[in-house]
Parts: sequence; C-alpha cells; structure tokens
Amino acid sequence: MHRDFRSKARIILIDDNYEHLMGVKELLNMEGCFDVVQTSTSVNTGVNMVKKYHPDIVLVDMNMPDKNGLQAIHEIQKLGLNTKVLALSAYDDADLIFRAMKVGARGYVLKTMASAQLICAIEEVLAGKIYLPSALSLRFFEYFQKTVKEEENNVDEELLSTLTQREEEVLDLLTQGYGYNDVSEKLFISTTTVKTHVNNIFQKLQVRDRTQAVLYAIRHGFDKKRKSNFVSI
Amino acid sequence: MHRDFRSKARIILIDDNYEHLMGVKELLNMEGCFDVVQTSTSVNTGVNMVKKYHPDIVLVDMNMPDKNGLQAIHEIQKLGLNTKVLALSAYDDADLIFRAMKVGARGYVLKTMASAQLICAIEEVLAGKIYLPSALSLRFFEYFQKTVKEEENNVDEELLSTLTQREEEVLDLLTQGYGYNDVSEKLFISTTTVKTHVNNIFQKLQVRDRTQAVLYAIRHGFDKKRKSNFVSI
DNA sequence: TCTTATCTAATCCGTTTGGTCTATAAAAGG
DNA sequence: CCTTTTATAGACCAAACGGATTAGATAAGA
Repeated sequence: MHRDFRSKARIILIDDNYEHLMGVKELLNMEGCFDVVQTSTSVNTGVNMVKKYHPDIVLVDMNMPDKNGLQAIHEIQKLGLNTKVLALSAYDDADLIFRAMKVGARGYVLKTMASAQLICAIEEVLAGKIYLPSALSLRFFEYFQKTVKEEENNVDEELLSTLTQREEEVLDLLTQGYGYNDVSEKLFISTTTVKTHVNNIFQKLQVRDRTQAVLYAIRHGFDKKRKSNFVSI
Repeated sequence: MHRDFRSKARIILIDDNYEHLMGVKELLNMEGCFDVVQTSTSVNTGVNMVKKYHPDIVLVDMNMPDKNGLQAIHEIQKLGLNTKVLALSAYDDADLIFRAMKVGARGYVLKTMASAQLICAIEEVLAGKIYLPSALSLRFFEYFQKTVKEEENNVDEELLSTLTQREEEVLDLLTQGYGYNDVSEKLFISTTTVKTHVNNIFQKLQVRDRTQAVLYAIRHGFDKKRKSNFVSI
C-alpha cells in the first residue's frame, strides 16, 4: 500500500520444501525488482520473520504438513500489517483455494505454472490487486456458489415473511440464545406472551421447537436481513 | 459449454433501461460474432425468454427496481441450462457483486467501462471463465473475507475440540434440529445417555441449553468440519 | 497393574418448554 | 360500524429439558 516503488519489493518465502524454496528465491532475486529478505521452511519461524521484517509480500506454500499454510496465512493476517500474502500450491484443490482466500490470501498460484506467471502474480498483488488464474477463479466461484449459497427456495422465504414485527423481534432474540424468560425481560412482556408469540412462530415456520426455529431462521438468513437493506436473495 | 463456435453466440439482454438496452444491443450486433436474439425490460419476460431460447449468455442489469437483477440471475440458474450469466451494473457495490456471484453470475461488468471491456467479458465468460475486473475482484474478496469469515478466535475452537467423538456426533444431530429422543433413536442409545452427553457438551462449551449449544456449533463452523478433512481454519 | 477417559445408563427433582384454549384491547382496513 | 390482525396474558397440562449424582463396562495409557 505504502510501498516505496523506487526500492525493491521485500519478500519472505515460507515453504517446507527446501529445494523449491531456494529455486523460487533465486528466480526472484534474478528479477531486478525483488529482494527476498528471508526464507523459512517452517510456519512458526516464518510468521515470526514476517512480524519482524514487515515484508511487502509473503509467499506461502499450501502443501505443508504440521500447522499447514492456511494457519500461516491466518496468523500473518492477524498481525494487522499491510503485508500481502500470495498462496503457492501444487494442487488446484477448490476447498484449499477457497479457504486460502477466506483467511486473506490475495492470490493463488500453482507451482506447475510458468515462472513468468509467478512474477506476474507478485506484481499484481503488490499493486493491490487480486491474482487468481482463470482456471482457479472458476474453481473458486463454483465452490463458492455451492458453499455460500443462502436462502434457497422462495417458498421458505415467504414463511419467514409471514412473521409479524413482534414475532420477528422474539425470533431475533431466540437466535441470540435467549430463553423465554430472557426474552420476556428484554421485551418487557410476560413470559406467557412470549410463549404465545413463539407458538405462532412455530406454526408459521412449521417447526416444533425453539432450536428448530432458530436453525430455520439462521439457515434462511434471517439474522442477515437485519443488517442488509437490500432485496433478499 | 457445448456451444458451436462456428456460429454466433446467442445473447439475451435484460435491462429495464430501454436506451441502454438498445445501445448494448447495437454494440453487440456490430461485432460479427454475437447475435442478440431477444431483449427484455422486465425480469419476468426476460427469464421466460431464456427458458424458451436457451441462449449462450444473458446480460442482466443489476439496477432494476421491482424484483431486481439478483432474482433474475437466481431464476435463470434454477432453470439448469448451461446458459451463462453476466451481471451489468452502474455501481461497484461490494454487496451487490458478492450476491450476484453467489447466485451464479459468471462475471460482473460496470456500465461505465469501455465497450471493449464488455466484449472481452462476454468472450471470457463464453469460454467458461470468470470475468471480474481487478478493481471489482478486490472489492469482492475484501467483502468475502469480512462476510464469510469463520471460527475467528482460537480459544473458542479449543472448546469445540475438547468434545469427544460421541459428543460431536450428538452435537451434530442437535444442529440438525433433533431433540433428545430423536438422537437417542438415531444413535441407538438411551435418552438418559443422550442427556449425559449433552450436559457434558454444555459444560465444555459453556452454554446452558440446547439452542445455545447449536448456535455455538454453527457460529464456529462445527457443521462444516464434518465434510472437510482439512485442517480447520 | 492402576489410573484415566469414554460411553453407557439410571434416579430424582425442578425448570423450561410446548399445546391448547380463552380473552381483552388497540389498531388497521373495509 | 364491523371485521381482521396484532399484541397482550391468563390457566392448565403434558412433555421435554437441565442439574446433580452415582455407577458399571471398556479401552487406552502410564
């Protein structure tokens, strides 16, 4: 973000495969604009290096055993630096790509790709962009659409929309883990009134207990609707 | 996917702004390789056209009032054709981009972009790729990381990891909405045993009832862990 | 072998929850 | 003015849930 473009980009590599680590290091150092300041074959020491050296970018191998690359990315993100992270992997596993991006990777590169692509990816990420080769972005979005899908059928959404305002308030509190007595206190109404509302909710949502009602609410994005003023999809 | 590349790509446009609709139509028809077979200023008729004509790609405007573009994309996806959808929008609203991709858009183009970029986007999407301009993909991933984040703090994760296998099985069933009797039948154990397990779960997760346990489990990605054999992040 | 962890199960007791029914008051809409 | 919807709340009863304790069987580990 605030990198000095007149100087070289400072890079740290984390990869348990020493051969590959050194290969990449040499490759990058041959380019004039990169400076591999540190390398590490373990996650822990790698993260500590990042903490110390505040590099512009870190390349993290995804195919490590122990704590694995995801953990590394996660921890680097938690440092709160403006260090970018680029994930390296031997496999184009959709789940791994998904998780890597989730914990904060700004790009994902396969080791099988040409070295020119790696250079390109680093530059893109350094420039503040996201780098996902089209084949990987395809995998990512397919997985994304499968995994993050919400409020599937419209019928169900209509069920939620039949709730009155008060019933919504009650359900909202239930989804926060409150029991009937808690709700009655929060809303300044008697417990029997809460029960009445809840029973109405049960019938409208076609569930038979509190837990199912809460599950229904969450699975159908009831909690998100509070924050979002958009049309629900 | 199975498009005949010797013929023109068949396109349907859905945009409530008639001026813009016609502008795009002319633009695309000037290119030799596109054939705008239908256009619609309403979502309903647009979706019906898609149902009839099975186009290769549909361009959907995101800034429509009534049922809005998201609904259109969603319905087109539900048809189960291999019709691709490209979202068009005047604004680079992160939430809108996120939702559009979630319901199945294969790309997202701003109306303010050069027409050459629209052409490019269409071709990329037709080729089976995802098209997200880098500025938009940046917005998408920032929003993605904020929204889809899971299992934040490690402390909590440790709580979940203290559960025994059996307790996990029980909790799993609870998160599916089953009561104690249901669980006892499913696991072929007595109800009192289920209660014992559940009470242990309560203590370990530091909650006081079934609903809270289920909420805890879901909020900490417990349900996802079943499917994934990866290290949890 | 002894200890610990896990899974199993029971009893007792009190609280919470769920089902049903009735009823009043206010507000909205025709 | 009348009907419907909504919010309120009561009584009554049954079922489910939660807390605490005890305890047997097994399996794993020191």
